[in-house]
This record gives sequence, structure tokens and C-alpha cells, in this order.
Amino acid sequence: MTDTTESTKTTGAIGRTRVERYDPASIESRWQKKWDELGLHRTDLHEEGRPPYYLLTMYPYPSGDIHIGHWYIITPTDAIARFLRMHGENVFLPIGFDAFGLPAENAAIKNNINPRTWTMSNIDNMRRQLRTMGATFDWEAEVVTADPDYYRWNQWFFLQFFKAGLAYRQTSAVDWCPNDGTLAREQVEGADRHCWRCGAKVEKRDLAQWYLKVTNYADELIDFSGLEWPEAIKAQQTNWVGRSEGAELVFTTVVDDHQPGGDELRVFTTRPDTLFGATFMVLAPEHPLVATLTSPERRAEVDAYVARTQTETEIERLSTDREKTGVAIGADAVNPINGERIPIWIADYVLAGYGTGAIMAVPAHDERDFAFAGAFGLPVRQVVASPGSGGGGELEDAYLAHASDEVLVNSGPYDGMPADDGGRAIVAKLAEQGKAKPTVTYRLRDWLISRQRYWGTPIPVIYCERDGIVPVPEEDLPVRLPDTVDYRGSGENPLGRDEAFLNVTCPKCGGPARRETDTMDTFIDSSWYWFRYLSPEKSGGPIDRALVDRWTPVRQYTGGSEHAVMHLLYAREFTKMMRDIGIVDQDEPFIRLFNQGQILGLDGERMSKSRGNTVDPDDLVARYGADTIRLFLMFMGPWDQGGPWSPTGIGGVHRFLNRLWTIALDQHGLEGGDPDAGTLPAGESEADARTAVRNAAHRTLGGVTADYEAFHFNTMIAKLMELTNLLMRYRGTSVAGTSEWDEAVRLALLMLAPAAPHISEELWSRRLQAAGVPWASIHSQSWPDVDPTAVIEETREVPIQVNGKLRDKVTVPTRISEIELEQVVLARDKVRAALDGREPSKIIQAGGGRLVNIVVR
RNA sequence: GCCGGAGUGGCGGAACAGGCAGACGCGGCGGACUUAAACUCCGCUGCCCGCAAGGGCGUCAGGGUUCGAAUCCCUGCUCCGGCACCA
Repeated sequence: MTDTTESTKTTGAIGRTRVERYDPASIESRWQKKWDELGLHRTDLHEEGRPPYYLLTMYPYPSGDIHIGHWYIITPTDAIARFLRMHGENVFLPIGFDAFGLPAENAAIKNNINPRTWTMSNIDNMRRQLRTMGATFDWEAEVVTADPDYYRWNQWFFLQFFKAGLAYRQTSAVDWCPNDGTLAREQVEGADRHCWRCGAKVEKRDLAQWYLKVTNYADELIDFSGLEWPEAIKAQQTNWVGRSEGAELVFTTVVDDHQPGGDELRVFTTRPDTLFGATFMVLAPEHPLVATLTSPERRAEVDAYVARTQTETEIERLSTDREKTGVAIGADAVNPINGERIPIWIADYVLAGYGTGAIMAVPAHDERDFAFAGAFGLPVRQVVASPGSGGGGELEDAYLAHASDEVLVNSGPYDGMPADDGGRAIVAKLAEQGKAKPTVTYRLRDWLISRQRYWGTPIPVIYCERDGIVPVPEEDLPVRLPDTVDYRGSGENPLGRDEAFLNVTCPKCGGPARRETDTMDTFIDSSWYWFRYLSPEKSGGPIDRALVDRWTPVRQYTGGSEHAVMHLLYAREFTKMMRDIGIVDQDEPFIRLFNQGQILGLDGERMSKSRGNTVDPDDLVARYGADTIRLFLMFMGPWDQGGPWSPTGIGGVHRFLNRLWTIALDQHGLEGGDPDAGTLPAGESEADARTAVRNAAHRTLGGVTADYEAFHFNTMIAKLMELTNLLMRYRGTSVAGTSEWDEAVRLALLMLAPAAPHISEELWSRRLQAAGVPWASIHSQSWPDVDPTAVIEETREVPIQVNGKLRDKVTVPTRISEIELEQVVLARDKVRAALDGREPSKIIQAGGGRLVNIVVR
């Protein structure tokens, strides 16, 4: 802790003063309280005077503690808010808690307390910690998603989506985590297919589940026009949607002893040009025709393979370079282009959920088909080759080139055509017979939202034996999550064990019925929470349309990139669904997105409570104060970069604030350790020095303003350090206390205010008091303007190069002419030495004489 | 394999549109203050040669464009993040 009793000795011209030391502990909580009392951060959403600016940062999950990673995202966001307010924007910066979810349930099971109790007590703690940052959240807008007043609207949305055909129930093989229950496609990660949250291996289960029809928006989701989002996120989402253009081709099954034939076997391909090279077909083991097409003598083997793919896929899929497996089913198909009979196989490398679940295998031109053909001795026929090569000879690998300078071979009438034209011709020909059509396929799946967990939003549906699926009437919302359920895990839905919850009367027929016992994916909560911030208390509907129209889309969103294809994708999808049911009039939720980097723990891993590698900022705050921590985090490096946590260097930032304190409060003091203290630099007049101070202050202002706008906080702070160091040099000289000095200190405080709000407010208020001016918060001041006349330089230093190598520098008047500058440069001793008698062949003055380069042979 | 991003001192990082590489900070060295230490302050600090003046070399590697390249182009390497047989 800083010793507050010690004083800095001063022996300046003014005489002895006692200046207390910078003690953040004594000032920060005082200002936080004052700002609270004044309602400095409360946003009047109806105010007409200033333009609205919705600034949003991703709300935290209430895991129990705010760690340094939270500071890393939140405090720069707060600096942006304060900066914008000083520019006259009416900034809305709300905060809330993503309060449903698995960790609460697990912690509750472990400690035998109710998830709600656990969550709410964490939230209380985190509210307190969040306040120590000095962040300007509007706490009146707070949203807690586990409140019935919030989740009832999840249910309401679900009912509207159901009515609009955007929510549906379907039974199919789904990804299932032993801890989390069902997962959406986006929530299964890695080649080994593990759960995004708990890491457990994901299995396949056949379940009836609820889906949201987000595939409706596939094309819209890859259109980012009008959005300022990081390239990386746009690329990830585009890949995730996975739009793929090609054609659907229709093969036909051949009559066999055991089956009548004539069934259509549709395949999707991006390479119709290779149709003549199809030497076999492969169906996904789950393909519906497998059952009828399989011949009696192959039946046993096929059944065994199908069973095996269902149970063993995860183990096999562990290997990235898996061996191809599969079995022939004892039936053939006809290639529509040439009538050729080719055998039908099943294999797990063909996925049931993509395309048509069946492929034409062209081993010569597809790596996977090539490997499969190699494993089972199936023929390989090259049909694309570079012109002149003929395509003879054995391929060692699949031949993948298919640019327009490749031609078709072994393709009957299409021989010699460029591959891409040939492909189009083949599709066109088959289309005449109804056997092909150009098709677009997507990787994106509908959003599976059912979860077999307790701690979430109950899905508002009732199952009646007579009426089937009956939505809960809107007037019966919310379907409350019972507090007393035995939520402890036993692999079954906790809500299914609560008879009082489970048994209801059918709203349609009045007969006995049962409630849905699944809850919603918690990503539903975060898919519209920012709309709710605008009217958290509203009871007649989820959102206040007038405020939504006025304040959204969000102008600037800040948060991590780890939810690139989860939250950030769901939020876009949900907004489009809200638009389609007519309750908002916007296509996109977030205009600008900024992804800050991650602060990693000492182990180099992402900080998380479950890993136990979090850094608690409380100790650091106690020692250095919130302002130092805020600045240090911003100074570490570019905000979008993050990096491993190390407190080394925090002292440098703290010293900077101390120096600022000194120049603001002890301008006439003398530095004991500096032999030049109190004297102007040799050869510099007071007038020169005053001009230099003013010039530096305004130049800094220009740079700092641009840096704030670009979120370049590290260089913004570096510039303020430079200015402070300069003022430190002039402290105790005749320049200290002049109007130029005074202006520089004032500007420095204003520039620092968004980033280090407490110390700047404290120094600001002391200056006002000293000047006898009534107090007004620095945070309600206008951002200062650069005085263009102040940044005009009388002279400038010109680097001189000879053949691109720096040889000399010369200081010249700013208004020097080109000819004069050339004369000055050529007269320099070092230049003449470097030229060594040679005649310059060219003299280049770059940037209007900012640099001179002399070219000699 | 595909997609995205990045390679600059001992370290974190600067360098806006091709024009002084290394701002700012950490660390290190030297000094002032102190009885002493801590704190604070001042100076030096890319590498090599040299007592110095000065010179040479330097932005992952190799080529290229240019009067001039950390920056643009080509080839390759390494690292980080994402995807996972997507036909």
C-alpha cells in the first residue's frame, strides 16, 4: 500500500508546499459513489437532445468471480463509452447476467444447493466486483435471464415461431452429451466430437427434439453488407454456413432378384463434369433405401456395419487419417449419362445429414473416393486431364485439378470439352430428362434447442394423447421452472420427475396431458437480451418497439471471438426470425463488432474458473488502484490481441499516473535526482519552451483522439506518457504555471479521463477548486478540439539519404523551397563525404521535402 | 487438408497511404537522493567492429519491383485461432 503520510518535498520558486501522494484507494470509491449519486451513467432512453448510441458488451456468465479477463473486455469498453459521451453521444451501456446454464446446475449438485440460490449469490458478488472497475454501466437496465420475467419471453418467442412454422419437432439421430444432453450442431467441437462446454464425448441418439428453422437464412447469413465485423468472424460464419454450388443427379436402381428396381438414387455433386468417372455409388449407412436395396446374402454384413457405425463412430473418428470402411449391399445403380451399371456400397464417410446422403463415387477425382476404391479394389477411371496428356496411365492419387484449362476425356461425346463447360453441358443434357438440376447445398443445420436439463427455460408445449402437440396458451405464460425439483443428475430430465409440473390438463380438450420436460438451449437467452435491456420491466411484451426502433441495431458490440459460430451466429438468426414474425424491423443485430483478444492464464490456457487459472484483480486493485489496472490492460498491446497474463510492467503504468499527479499538483517542485531540474534545456528560451509545450499538447490531442476512435489504446497511452514526460522535464522551470503549461495539463486530464476516470476526476476537481470554479465532473466535459495553429512547426528535421541509406539529418525552416533545400543538403559535409566526388544522377524530395534521397551511380 | 491471422531488440510492442526501424513501457547497466535500503528521479541500452570519430549489419528465410521495402509481389518456413471425410 502507498504510504499516505509521506510527502513529496518541494523547493520550487513558489516555496514549500506539501503535496500528498497519489493514493487511489482513497479517491476511487469516493468518485464511484459520487457518480452513482449523480446518476452520471443512467441513460435517458427517451432523451431527444443527443443522438442515441447503443454500446453493448457481452454479458457475463455468473460463475462467481470477476477475473482479469472480464476487466480486459469491460474496461476498454467503458473507456469507449466515456469517450463517446464527451463527444455528445447519448450512450447506453447496459449489463446483465447470462444466468441459466450447466455450470450452475453442476455446482448446485456438488454443493447441494439450489441452482437459483447459487446463481443469485454469484450475481450479487459480481455486481459488487463490477463496480470496482469504475465502469459506467446503467444498472437500472440490468437483465437476469433466469428471472421468470425474462424467460417467459423466450417461451413467448417460441410460441410465435411455432405458429409461424419456424419451430418444429422432429425425431432424428442427434448429438447427445452425457452431461449436457442434446447439443446443437455448433456445440459439438473437434474431430473427436466433444461437447463445447464439458468436453465429454458426444454420442448419437434418436430423439424427438425441437428445432428452429434457421436454415431459412443460410444465404442471408453469409451476406455481411453493411456490417463492420472482423474478417475472421465473417470467414468462420461463412465456412459454417458452407454454401456449396453443384447439381443433384438422379441415378436409378437396377432390377435384381430381391428388389424391383427403378428407385431414384439422388446424389449431390459439385463435380458433374466427372460423371463418366463414377465407378460406384456410396450411401450413408442411415440412408432410407439401404433396407430395401440390400440383397439377402449381404443382409447380415450390412446390418452389422450399420450397427457398428452407430456405436463406434466416435472411436473411429478419433483418427484424422481414418481407414475407409464400408460394405457392398448387393445392388446396382444405373449411371444416367451412359447407362452403365455400377455397384452400390454403404460407408460411414458419407454423411446422412449433408446433401442427399448419397454420392456418386469418382475415385479418379476425389481423394476420399480414391482411398475407398483402393481399399476395396474398385476401378478408377480418369475423365479429366490436362490437354494433350490423354489421361492414360495409372493415377497415384486423385487428380483434383479442374480449372478451365483441363479437358474431359473418356467421356463419350463430351471428350475434349473444357471441364467446367463439360460439367454444365452434362447437367443441361440430363435436365432435359428431369435427371439433373443445379442445386445449392449448405452445411448449416437447423438449430436444435431442446436440452434435457433442469436449469433453463421450460419449452412451453403440452403433449395430449388426443390433440398431440399443444402449445401452452400465451396467457398461461410463464411456464415456471419449479424451484423444488430434484435436479440431481440421473440421466433423465429432472422436470420429468416432478409430477406437479408434469401433469396438466390439455388446453384444448381438457383431458389429461403431460408437459414437455426439456428446457431450451441457453443460447436462446443471449439471442435477444440486448433488446430487453431497453425495457427490462415491460410486462405486455418482450420488447418496447418504439425504443427498439430508436436504439437498435446496436452500434458497437464488444466481446470475445470464441462464440463466432455460436452466440454471434444465433443472435443474427434470432434477429431475422424476430423480423419475420414482425416484431422488429431490422435484419442484423450488431452493426460493428470488435473482438478483443483473450488474456491467458499463467499456464497459457484460456482463463476460466473451472481451470483454476484465473487472476483475481481484487489484490491488484487494492495495491495499485483500478485506474492503473485499467491502463495496464489497455497498454499491454493491441486490444484485439490479448496474450498471456503477466503483471510485469504494471509498475511502469503506475509510475506514469504518479508523474501525472506530480505535474498536476506540484508543478513547481524540483526533482532531487535530476541535475538539470528547474532549468530549461540549453539554448532554449522560455518562449521556445512554451511554444513547444503547447505544440506537444495539441499534437498529442490529435493522436490520442484518433487512437481512441480506432480502439488503439496502447498507443493512446504511450502518447500521453510522452506528453507527461515532457511536462515532467519542464517542471520547476519558468514554463511551469504558464498558460501553455496549464492548458497542457488540462488537456492531458481530459484525454486520460475515459481510460483512467478516477484520477482524472480527482485532479480535475482539485484544479477547479484551486481556481475557485464550481465543480463539474470531468466526464461531462466536451472533448477538446485541436488548435491547428498550435501544431504548426517553424522548423523541421529532414533525413538525408544517399542511395537509400541514411547519411545525415538537417534542420531547416518549414517554408524552405525545394531549390534551397537541395542546396543545403548538397553542402553538408557528410553528404559530400558520402558522394565522394560523384555527381548525383537524381535528387528525390519525398513527401514535399520531408526526406531527401540522393541517387548516384 | 481447407479457411482466417501473425512472424520486428532480452521481453510486451511502435512505425497512419512505400520515406529516419525499434515510439512507449518492462528488464538491464550507470548515476542522484538516503546513515542505509525501499520509493522517486536522471542518463545509457538493436547487434557487431572501434578508445573515439565513425563504419558495417539488421524487421522469419530466399528472390523480385522501386531512387527508397518491416510495409507491395512471388516462393518457402514457423507459430496462433477455426473447421473436420461436407461429396
